[in-house]
Amino acid sequence: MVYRTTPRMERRKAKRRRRLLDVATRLFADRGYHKTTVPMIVAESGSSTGAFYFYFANKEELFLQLLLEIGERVAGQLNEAIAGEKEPLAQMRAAVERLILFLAANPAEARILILEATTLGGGIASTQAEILTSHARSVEKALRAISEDPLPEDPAIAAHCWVGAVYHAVRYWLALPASNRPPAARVASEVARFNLRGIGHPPAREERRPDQRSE
Amino acid sequence: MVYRTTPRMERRKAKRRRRLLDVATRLFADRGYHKTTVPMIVAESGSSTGAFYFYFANKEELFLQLLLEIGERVAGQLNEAIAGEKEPLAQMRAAVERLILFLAANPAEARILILEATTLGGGIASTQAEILTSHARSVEKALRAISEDPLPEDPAIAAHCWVGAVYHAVRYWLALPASNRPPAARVASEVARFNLRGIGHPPAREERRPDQRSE
Amino acid sequence: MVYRTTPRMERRKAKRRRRLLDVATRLFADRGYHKTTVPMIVAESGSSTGAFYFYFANKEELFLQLLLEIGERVAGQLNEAIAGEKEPLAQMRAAVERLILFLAANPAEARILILEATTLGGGIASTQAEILTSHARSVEKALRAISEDPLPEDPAIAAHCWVGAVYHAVRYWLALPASNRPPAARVASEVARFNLRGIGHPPAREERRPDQRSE
Amino acid sequence: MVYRTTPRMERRKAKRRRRLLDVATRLFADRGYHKTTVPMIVAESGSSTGAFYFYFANKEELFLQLLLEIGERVAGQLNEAIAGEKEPLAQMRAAVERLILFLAANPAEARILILEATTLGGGIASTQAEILTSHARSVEKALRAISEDPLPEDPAIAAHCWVGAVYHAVRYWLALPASNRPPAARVASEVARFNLRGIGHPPAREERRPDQRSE
DNA sequence: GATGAATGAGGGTTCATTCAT
DNA sequence: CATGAATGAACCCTCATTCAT
Repeated sequence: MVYRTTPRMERRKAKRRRRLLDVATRLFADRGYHKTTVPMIVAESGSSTGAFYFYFANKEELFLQLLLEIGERVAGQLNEAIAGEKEPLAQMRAAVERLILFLAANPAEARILILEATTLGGGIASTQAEILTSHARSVEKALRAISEDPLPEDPAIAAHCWVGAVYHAVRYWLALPASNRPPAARVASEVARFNLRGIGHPPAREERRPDQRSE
Repeated sequence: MVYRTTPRMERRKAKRRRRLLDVATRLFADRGYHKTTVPMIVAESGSSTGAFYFYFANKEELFLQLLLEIGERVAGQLNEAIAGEKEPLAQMRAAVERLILFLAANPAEARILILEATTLGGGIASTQAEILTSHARSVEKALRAISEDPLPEDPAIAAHCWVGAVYHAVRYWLALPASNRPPAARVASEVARFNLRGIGHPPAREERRPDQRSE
Repeated sequence: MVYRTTPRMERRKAKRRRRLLDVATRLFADRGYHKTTVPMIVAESGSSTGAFYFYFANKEELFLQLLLEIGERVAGQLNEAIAGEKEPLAQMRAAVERLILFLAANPAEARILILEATTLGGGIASTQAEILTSHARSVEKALRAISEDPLPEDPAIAAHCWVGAVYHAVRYWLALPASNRPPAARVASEVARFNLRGIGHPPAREERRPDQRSE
Repeated sequence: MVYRTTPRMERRKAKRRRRLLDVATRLFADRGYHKTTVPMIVAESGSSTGAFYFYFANKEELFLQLLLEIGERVAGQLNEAIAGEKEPLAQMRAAVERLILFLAANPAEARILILEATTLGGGIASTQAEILTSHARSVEKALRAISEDPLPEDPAIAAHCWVGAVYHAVRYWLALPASNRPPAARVASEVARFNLRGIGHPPAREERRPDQRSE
């Protein structure tokens, strides 16, 4: 008798599937969703058309898997960052910085999340929206928690500004030729500064005093 | 016989071209670039394939025209808004608000500029980038002009945050069901507040009164 | 100015369409629906994939067109045959004979109607059923009109026997090697004899008298 | 150790094979040959692709097995029916009725024999033809035996009419919604009546009484 | 014997683009 | 200038079949 599925087989399957996902990530990021063909992914993976459709229902579904995976990794980063701080403000700053560092370290994933997912059907764009919106919701929640100022009439808007600032800054950074990009850490702290100020919390001590503000 | 080209013919040509552009705008915004086919545009325009390729080199080129046009209209709005104010800060605020009001009033154009252009090749994405970057450059310039704070090490980053906040807020607003969208004006002022604060210029307690603004 | 559609163009279109239909008829009859590919039809027609899908929504639709056309031609034959006779019995006989002669003269069409259409989806099998059933209904009507015997409890059954006899005889005839097929006319009269007797009307004079029947 | 093949193994093999055949029968009848995939059969049988190809050379071969089996069962029914009667005419009537009752009681098998087999290659259509032809030959033989009338010039034709009537009637019956089908027995006797008349043997006025039948 | 992952030829179909009319 | 019929490369996907485990 032979095992229904041996652990070894299981491992090989996982590996193949992963290879397809990884190759697809690179191709999607480099050439875009539409210019990446299934034959391409298959060829670069050293796999076959049949294998592709054994692992994924179709090209769109593969992309969706990718996106969900990225969403989870991002969420994981954010949770970790937040768990590392006690104060809400420090948490928000940490989250921004961690997110930017993560995206900068994983540019292909960043491109897929920020750019490619934007215009695709089949629940992809809405999954992207879900991910971004969930960030915005966290920001909004924090915003409500810490605000000393009178709250904006519509904190959701500020929250989306926050998210937009983060992702657009990353987009800008990714668009720069790799040779003269500023260090990701600087982008991270700059964006954090912009956003914290944006919600009324100038991050550094000396900036906190209103009388030192521009006048 | 007739002149090589009569003024009347000129006018009709222009009209046809315009109709194609307008129909395409709507279709691209509604269905996305890839799901909009040339036959569709042609059919809805009451035109013909031949006409299409007489006026535009190809589908991509049509989209590019659209995008450039939108870019110009947006720039026009910004210039007008800026021209209406004297003080740099007031100009920045005015620009943000005008831009948001314009995009909210022209959602199809907004979708094309913000979403559809993002993932297209053939110089489209780079044209989009150029439009957004030119906004960012204006912001950066203004930023350098007004800042009394120690400038951020990299003002370009703050500038891109600014732009990202604007466009992402609009994107959020567009994604809401039209029935329960907040008034565009509120979005405009909220984003302006966020951004001005982001660059270190929080409006004074009573935000509305110009005399209390940082100056 | 040029005509929207010139008569000449119209004729060329009709011709092309016809050529595709004709080639498809032959291929479907020879190789069956599933083993006939669109590229095959296109190649033999000296046409192109694009042209194929310009004229027909898809392969199935082409087949359906074919089937409907055959159905109409058959109906035309039947109507002609019936119109040529006054007495119901003579009409029935004429219809059977004409139908058989027609099918024998158009074996490809016969194969498509009798065989290929049987197992196809997309409304094809039901169209076939429609055609055969309409024959059966005519037979049933005639049956009710002429019957002197006590009518069968369920004349629809006899009617379908009639139709089955006709088509199965043709199928048998088509399956014979062309070299030793009996003349179609003989098949026609033999089937007519079988069917008329089947409904209680021995066709020949000497057979009509019951006392002369087999005993 | 174990015997090369124990009786128990034999039995399990037979059972598996049977299960594949049975599931395939149902699927072929319900969805048609082409829309039934090997994975489907395998999944519904709780078996595996490998097992499938252990028991059958390929999909076509499985179908052929099915068809041969059905052919044998039908032949068995016919033989039984004939054995139960002495007089040729009674035998012919009994055969028709038994056949119809059998097909009505086994609609999946009927569909496979009558419909699905019609358009398949690989010797399937010809096997179907053989089955039907063998019925026709029996009919023809009986026809020659009993006929007192001048024989038709081509008794094979009448024989095929006979067969066509039977199968087409069943096909008609199968196509009716199960809710308002006439009883199979009525179809059987109606078809028998039609066919016996068709070959010149009308049952006497009171059809049911055997002593009044032509003899 | 049994499994199911892997193969890949080949299918139908789409659509941007061309060009004879 | 205008038309729309015609092109064909290229796509995504299916599924019968094989074979390493």
